[in-house]
Amino acid sequence: MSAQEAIGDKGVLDSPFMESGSPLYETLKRHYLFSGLDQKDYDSLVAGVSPKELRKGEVLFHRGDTATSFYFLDLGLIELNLIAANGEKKVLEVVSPGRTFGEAIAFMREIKYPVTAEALADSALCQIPIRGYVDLVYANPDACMRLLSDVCRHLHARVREIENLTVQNAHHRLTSYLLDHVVETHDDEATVRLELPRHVIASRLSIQPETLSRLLRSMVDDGVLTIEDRVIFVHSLARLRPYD
Amino acid sequence: MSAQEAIGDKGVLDSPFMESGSPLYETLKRHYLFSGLDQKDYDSLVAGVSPKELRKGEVLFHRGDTATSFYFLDLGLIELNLIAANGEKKVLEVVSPGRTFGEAIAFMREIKYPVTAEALADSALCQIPIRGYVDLVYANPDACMRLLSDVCRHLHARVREIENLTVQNAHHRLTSYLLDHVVETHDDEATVRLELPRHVIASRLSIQPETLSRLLRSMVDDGVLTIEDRVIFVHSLARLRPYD
DNA sequence: CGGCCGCCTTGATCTAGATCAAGGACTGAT
DNA sequence: ATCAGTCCTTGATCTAGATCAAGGCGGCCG
Repeated sequence: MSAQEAIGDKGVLDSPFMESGSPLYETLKRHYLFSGLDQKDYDSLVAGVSPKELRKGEVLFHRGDTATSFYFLDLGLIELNLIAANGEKKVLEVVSPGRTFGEAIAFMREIKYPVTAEALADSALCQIPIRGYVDLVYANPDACMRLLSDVCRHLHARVREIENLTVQNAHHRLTSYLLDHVVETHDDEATVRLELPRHVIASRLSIQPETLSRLLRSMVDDGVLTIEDRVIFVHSLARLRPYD
Repeated sequence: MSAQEAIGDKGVLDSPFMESGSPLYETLKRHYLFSGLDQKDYDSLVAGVSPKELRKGEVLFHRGDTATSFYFLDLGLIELNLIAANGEKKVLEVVSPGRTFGEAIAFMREIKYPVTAEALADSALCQIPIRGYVDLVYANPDACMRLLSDVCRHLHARVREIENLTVQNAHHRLTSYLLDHVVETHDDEATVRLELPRHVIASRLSIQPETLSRLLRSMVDDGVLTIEDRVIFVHSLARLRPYD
């Protein structure tokens, strides 16, 4: 409820948004997609940026919507997912604060979002017009290069995901996920923090919540780890990956 | 055997490769990754391009190899795949003549091929140095934009693939594949041409060859299609997708 | 306080697709 | 002609993971 209040009450046009020197102005300026721009270009871009606030559960855009903006997440949590005809949902990615999303559609002929974006928590975002950004990138080789590298990184991440889905099984995907979320490690032990609800993690891994629960259970039974709510203690990193 | 001869005998340094005005010179020039370059830039790039010939089964590069070039396929067929630790192989994509591949790694910090490239048939390629191309792109906004759009298209294709793998089943993936390979259509009927060996198609669809065979069989039994070697006659497009 | 709701777990059962095993058909080499 | 090799099909069986069904356990609200 506290986050909601912090976000909800500020009307969009109450006060100058992103005035020069404000924390958000500086944060965005340092983001790698913008750090290649000079002061003048950045300021002209910022002039077109508008704030956007979402309550938990709200949808920012649907797959197939015409895209005119991409987004920078300042606060909250955004889920990017695919929803099939039959209502099945697959979480592709969960975006955390400080990251942008949707920038990749800017350069496709088909200017439609390929995914749906939904708030997992109350969130605050900056809406950045694609048009303005594209124009700047066109005139700015540095920014162009950064963007290329950004998109290529995304591409590579997707290739890895496909690999995970096809040549690895659910157990393997889960251990990879755990290893990606280690917050602390001592020798062969580690602490993992699950920052998402179980059912979101399950979808991210393309398994059912029941299966996730069972897999974790079996690992506990094997003595490989201990679970305390959202914190997992791995007792043996070596034994975590028995099927390599 | 005939293709092999056509390719095999020409030594790499026998004659000037890609001289101005040759068919290959013109073909490459018209490729969208290069059509944005002016004559001078294109010529300087071509100077660094070298020919490469592969026999069926030969590997052009392995996943993880350091990348210094990308490729244009002039003749033949190249498979891009992932191979897991246990030897499992997943075909990500099959490249046909007139297309480039490997251009996307150019802009990643990690300059390593994320896939393995293997010749499915005797093939002739142009090897294009990344370095030179990147420099040109850096100086050429048009080329940069095209490249961005190219990479974004790849990215989008991968997202669709992930969707296929997670929210669709094998039957659905097969029908999508068939629909993607229709060569002719009359009303509710269509002709599909499978230009790849069954086991490659199976891997592309992330199923086993046995399953592919059985799925096709059951469709024939249902009277939805007739198979004659590599040509499939679909008798009812409407009935092809019963599970939508 | 009791009741409802969202989230997770656990058990029982089902099933799509994999795996194992055995040919058949074609191709090319000896 | 014969043998070997590759590719495909078919049948029998197995299994990872899904689905169905039934609680458990806070948290929140009247």
